[in-house]
Amino acid sequence: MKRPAFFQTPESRKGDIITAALRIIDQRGVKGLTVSQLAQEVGFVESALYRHFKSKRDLISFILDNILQDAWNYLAEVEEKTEDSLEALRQLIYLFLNFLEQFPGIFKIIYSDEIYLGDRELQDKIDRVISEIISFLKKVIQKAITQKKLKSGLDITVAAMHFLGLIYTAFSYWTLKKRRVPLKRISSELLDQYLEGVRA
Amino acid sequence: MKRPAFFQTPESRKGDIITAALRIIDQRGVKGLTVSQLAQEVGFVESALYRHFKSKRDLISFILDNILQDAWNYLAEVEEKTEDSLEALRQLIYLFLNFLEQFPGIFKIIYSDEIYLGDRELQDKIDRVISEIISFLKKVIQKAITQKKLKSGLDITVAAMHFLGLIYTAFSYWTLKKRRVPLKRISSELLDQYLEGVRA
DNA sequence: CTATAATGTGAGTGAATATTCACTTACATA
DNA sequence: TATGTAAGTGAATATTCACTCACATTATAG
Repeated sequence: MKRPAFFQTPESRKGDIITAALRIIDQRGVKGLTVSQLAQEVGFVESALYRHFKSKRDLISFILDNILQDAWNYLAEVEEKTEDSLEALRQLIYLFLNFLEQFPGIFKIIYSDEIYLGDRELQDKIDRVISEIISFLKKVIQKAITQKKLKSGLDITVAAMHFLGLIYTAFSYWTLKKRRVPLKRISSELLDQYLEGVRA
Repeated sequence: MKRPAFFQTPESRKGDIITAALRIIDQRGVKGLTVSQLAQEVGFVESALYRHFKSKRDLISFILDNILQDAWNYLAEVEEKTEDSLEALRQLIYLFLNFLEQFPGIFKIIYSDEIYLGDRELQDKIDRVISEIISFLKKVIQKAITQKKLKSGLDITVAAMHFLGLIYTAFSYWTLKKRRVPLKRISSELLDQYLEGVRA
């Protein structure tokens, strides 16, 4: 898997800070990401953060922007490479879960009520990430129906939401099991159950 | 649907406060539940809260305790009344969603990282609610397998998680659609897809 | 009617938090 | 050598937040 865009220049200070921020969010939640904690994790003093980001909000916003960018690249890649649309769905779930396994903090940002309800602009960004993903999923599912791999009567929107829900479910289960079970195993079983339900 | 236990004495001040708290959490998230906001919503001054609850943490804890109690009652009721285990699953999803439609704040508490990661004891309570529900689901699914209504080779734990995930998925979709679509319609379609995948 | 308990008020405290600011240091480049 | 720049420092500031306390009001039971 390619590194997310903001990790492609790992020597940059911004990259360091974001890595630290995501680690903190992963471990202590969005609420745990305080400027003080962040400074401690990065290894500088609180005020130094503002050399790199205008505000804490700006930091989150920056991360979200890059996710959107990356998400798009990843998805395009899968679409391009995979002929079989059923296989594409399998690829997609692995792609998402690999990503989340590496950067669980991103997942927490997206699903965080604290961010979502706290800031209209960030809320819009998150909405855009989600709807980008959903409309992509719908496209894949539509294609699978056309190829007669999935049921013809399927409600495409619900099927897409259901699929996205699997990712959340796998992540929850993974968390519940203290991350001791490999995500791939969980998701594989889930996906089988899902596909059985929607297959033609 | 019966009222949750803590609403059965709606004349009590505690009931008023909890109603207000849940409304705030629903609208502004767990982060939005500040003592100041709560006081404003209830219609008294901040310090008055402490006549009724030892602390804000105590308020949350009280709510969780009552959910646990109620969850148990509801689940027992479904188990008792419903013979057909497949029908029980359908009843369960409606039960959960009705509950969430009425008290979305409760859902947000349970899924809130802020609470979950912030307080060990509350975390334990939430864990208990979740595992209570999951073990109940596993029991129902096991029974359905015995009755040969569900696949014999099914991974019961994954099937239970998947089912619980449907509730989250329905709730997310409902939120995404600004609550303009009835939850029941969404969940019905989801459940069909789910059942197709696990049915014998 | 009065004593008591329940409930509410207003003022205030301390801790946490994000942010600003003036100043420094290391290094690169003209 | 002079100057610009990226990064960091330490102190200060404003705000928010949960919580306390002494005092006031209201309701109710004897």
